Amino acid sequence: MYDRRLDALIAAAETGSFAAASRRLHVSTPALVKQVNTFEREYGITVFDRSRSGVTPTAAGAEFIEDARSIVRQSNEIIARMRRRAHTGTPPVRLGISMLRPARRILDLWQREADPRIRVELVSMPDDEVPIDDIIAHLGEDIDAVATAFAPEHWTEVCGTLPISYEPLCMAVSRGNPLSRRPRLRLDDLDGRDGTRTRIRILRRCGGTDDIARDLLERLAGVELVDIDHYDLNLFNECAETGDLLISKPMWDGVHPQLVNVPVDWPRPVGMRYGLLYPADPEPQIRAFVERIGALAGVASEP
Amino acid sequence: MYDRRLDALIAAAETGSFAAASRRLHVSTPALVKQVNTFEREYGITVFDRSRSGVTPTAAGAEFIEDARSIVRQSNEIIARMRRRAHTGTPPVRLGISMLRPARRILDLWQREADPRIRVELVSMPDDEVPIDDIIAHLGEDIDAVATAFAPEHWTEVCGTLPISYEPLCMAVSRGNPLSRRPRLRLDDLDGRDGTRTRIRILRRCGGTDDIARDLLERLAGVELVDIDHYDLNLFNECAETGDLLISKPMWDGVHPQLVNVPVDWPRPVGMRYGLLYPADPEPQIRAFVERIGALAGVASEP
DNA sequence: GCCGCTTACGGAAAACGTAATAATC
DNA sequence: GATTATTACGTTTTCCGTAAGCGGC
Repeated sequence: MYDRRLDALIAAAETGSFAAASRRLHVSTPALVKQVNTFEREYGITVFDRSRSGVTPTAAGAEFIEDARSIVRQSNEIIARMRRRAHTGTPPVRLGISMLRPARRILDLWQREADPRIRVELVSMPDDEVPIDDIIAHLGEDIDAVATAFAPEHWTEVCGTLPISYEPLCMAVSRGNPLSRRPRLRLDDLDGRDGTRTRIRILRRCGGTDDIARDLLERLAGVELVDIDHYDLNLFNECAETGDLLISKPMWDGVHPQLVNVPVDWPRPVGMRYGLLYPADPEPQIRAFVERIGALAGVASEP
Repeated sequence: MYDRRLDALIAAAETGSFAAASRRLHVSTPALVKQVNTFEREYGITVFDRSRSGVTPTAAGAEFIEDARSIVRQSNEIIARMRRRAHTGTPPVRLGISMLRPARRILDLWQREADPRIRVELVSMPDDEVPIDDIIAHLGEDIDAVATAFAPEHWTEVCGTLPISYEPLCMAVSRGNPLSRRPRLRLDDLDGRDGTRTRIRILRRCGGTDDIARDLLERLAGVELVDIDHYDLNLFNECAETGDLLISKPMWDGVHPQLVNVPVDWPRPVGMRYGLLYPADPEPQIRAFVERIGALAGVASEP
């Protein structure tokens, strides 16, 4: 909105030093000096008297700095007004995020080419108390969209779905476990040796995709399956501490520093879709948001 | 002072077309479009609605354009004020210029690195009526400095001199004359053949440098010297029309489109100095101007 | 067919950072 | 010795123009 060199001039006037001003603005000193010099030469004015021990504004320069401050202030106000004007009447898209469902991939896509007409607001989701199903069932009330792994056929009646990638089930392994250094895991690798059974935590049977993995793992004598009700942060903490393995997904890479996700060579594809869940009857701005994300991800959105 | 992209935004709003705006601002259409796009994305706002047949400002965009106009107006006023403040109290340096004494070399040096504290004002000098000597004798009254060829020893008592280059006498030849295509001329080349004598116009003997050239040329039987009192535009016109040669100097390159200056291999150096003449007791700003020009030309100024 | 907006790509210009110099406290 | 302004130089980034594609009048 305004010439960036004004920042350099103002900082130099306030600090009385090109070096100090350059540090404040996080640029090198010669770069800032050049900004000031080119500015002065471009407009044929002298703002600063230089000396070996700093710089001081000229009499006229001091008044100029005041004017420059005014320009900067007004410019900021103008763009703030502009933003406000554009946003009045159009409510934001409230995107739910949490440690277990950080919408990182979605936000990466969004900030690559955001549509300025749509404002995205991040709202916190609990990872523990409220089951994710409840949140999804009430999309459009407090939260408009969530990014998660899901089975599309499960939600077609409840909400809209925008799958943007495939999310194969993998295994979260503690860094102390030699398995964590394998590039991939086969089922044989999971079978316990020497009488010790490998403990694997897995969602208890409830008709979802995880049941396929459970069927495959139950055939292994050296595997002890430990049922879990739902995923939460405490589950990751426990697995990190006990060394138990955990059925995981790529979207949870890096959730716990002690656990690494290792791909598993399942005999047949075992995985879910990853993408956005949004209200079955979305508001216009939500629909626009979903469509833009779909376009950026290179997929078509489904009603 | 302000972001140059504002000009693009305003022009686009006024013309209703990126293409028309680009023509007004003398840039290519894609360049202007990119300016608008990067601006909008940088601040996350939408100023224009695009269509295949032009662009129209958004409701909020139209108000933004008004604000932008205000910023541009204020910025211009601020730098104008700054200039006025800096100049009050310091009178300008009045540099005399005319067709025969265009201070081109001086102005090139000056605009390469002008001192913003010194304001240079160009004032017109007559080439015909008033002899240059009168102007030089009155330096500091209406005109503070002139750029011309001169013999330093002639003026040491009258005014200050700043020689910045050597100006060898050369020959102005009409383009129709085969001599005009020679890279250099020897005295033999000037000697007339077949009974026709080469007419050469030269300053009448008055104790100056030109007398040396006159001495050399008078020995040539095939040369007819035609005396002139002083140099003026009409003299160049006459030589162009009659085909007479004219003792000239490099500083007059391009004064008359029909005449070209060709260097002459004089048996011994025949030339003058080129530079600035200024008052013997110059005002501070004049002294500063002369010193700056001397520094830019790489010579030391002489009192 | 012409004129508008948009995208892609190559080259020119500007900006920056590092390093080195000189002067000051 | 530490800090300052300034210069020089190589590198990176930005900017612009040309060319081409695409859609509307």
